[in-house]
Amino acid sequence: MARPRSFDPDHVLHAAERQFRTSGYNGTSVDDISAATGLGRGSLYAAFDGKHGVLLQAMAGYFARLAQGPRTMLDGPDEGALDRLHAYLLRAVHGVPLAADVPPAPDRTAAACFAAKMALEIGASDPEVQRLANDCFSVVRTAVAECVRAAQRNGDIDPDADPDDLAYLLLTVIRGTDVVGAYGHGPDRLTSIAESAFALLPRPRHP
Amino acid sequence: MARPRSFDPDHVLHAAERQFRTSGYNGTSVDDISAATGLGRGSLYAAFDGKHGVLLQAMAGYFARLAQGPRTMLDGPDEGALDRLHAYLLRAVHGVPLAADVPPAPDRTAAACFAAKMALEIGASDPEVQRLANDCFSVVRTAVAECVRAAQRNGDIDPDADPDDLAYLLLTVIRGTDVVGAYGHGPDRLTSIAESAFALLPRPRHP
DNA sequence: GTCGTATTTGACAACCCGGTACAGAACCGC
DNA sequence: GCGGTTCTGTACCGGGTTGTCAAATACGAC
Repeated sequence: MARPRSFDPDHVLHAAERQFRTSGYNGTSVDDISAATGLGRGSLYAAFDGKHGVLLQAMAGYFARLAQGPRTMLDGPDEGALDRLHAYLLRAVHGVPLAADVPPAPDRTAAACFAAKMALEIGASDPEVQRLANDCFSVVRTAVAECVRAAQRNGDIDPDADPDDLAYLLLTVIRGTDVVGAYGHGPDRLTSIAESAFALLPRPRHP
Repeated sequence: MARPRSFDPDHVLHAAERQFRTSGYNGTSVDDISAATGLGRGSLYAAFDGKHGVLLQAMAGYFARLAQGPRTMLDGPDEGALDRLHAYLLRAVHGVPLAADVPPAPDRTAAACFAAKMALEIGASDPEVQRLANDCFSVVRTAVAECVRAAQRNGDIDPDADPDDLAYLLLTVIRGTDVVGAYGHGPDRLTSIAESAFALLPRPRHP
């Protein structure tokens, strides 16, 4: 028996995430978050324990959304695994959508991986952020490696290649496109890079 | 006939760069720069026009050092071009040295490309920084593409491959390792990624 | 309807930041 | 030695930032 909170935590965290992505962590003030979310300072502190708490919870929500992508796009039968991998790589360069019904990249500014941006900005001095970011990386990397194994079983990728190494490489390319995008290059260039990476995947030798 | 400045501008810019790399732009205060360089606020403002001016000049100095690497490591005869490319990629994941006699990466924190870090943090709202960062990218990318062409002439890389596309891809991998490094992965992992990328370069078909 | 509880709101104090102004010091040319 | 000019260090100012608090508010249980 008490007053219920009058806001949707997910909506608040999305708005905060957008703010962090566009202005960075240190470039975002509590007032900015307050304005972006409509919540007062007091409510923000009570519900999320301040700026840092908002960041951690926003990253946790991002992790959940991020992990959804590989699950729906990469899992499946061995047949077609290579095509699924191809489709996933092409989409991954455009970022992770804020919600299921929101297009992935409203502006390129906020297209870069949220976790990657935070890890580069403050990960070195914030182990918790670094760990969360690496979790984001690991969950996708594991899924990609599994998809590579599936493609290998289907005879579409050289069975001698190490699937984990390939997954590391492919994900490194994806993260690299975040940086290249920050340089000002357009989506077509990033897509081209992803295509090049895919094209170089080791095919099985035809005897 | 006047008092000469009592500091070495290069040394000051190096110290400022290190500070920016470890704390980010918005995470670094003028007092931090003052402490790191030993200069007073007044001198800093007179010589470099404040925090933003320090950043721009530090990035310009970084650009000069960055451009030196490819020139000394990639240029040369067609014979051995592939080996030079290999050596360059392996070194590039360890970062750009602050000075010629300083080892490249004292700590992994500051190993990520300075330009990439700044572009991701403030490039979206600071066109000048974005342009400078992209210049850093372009100068290396051009050199790598030229080295790829040399390797193609020497018969070490598939002549049908587009050297510019390959250069984009390789440099994207290098930038991606900055992010992966920020996740906490060690130099051995980053080296492994670079090796994987190199191993996947398209070799000429043996008829 | 009334009461208790949790949320909300707005304001507040302490602090930090960037940029400037000013006084003192150091150096070079003469 | 001496003057002029530039550099150096420090104090200062307006503005912005963070974290907290007390009063006002809204809702549900009884």
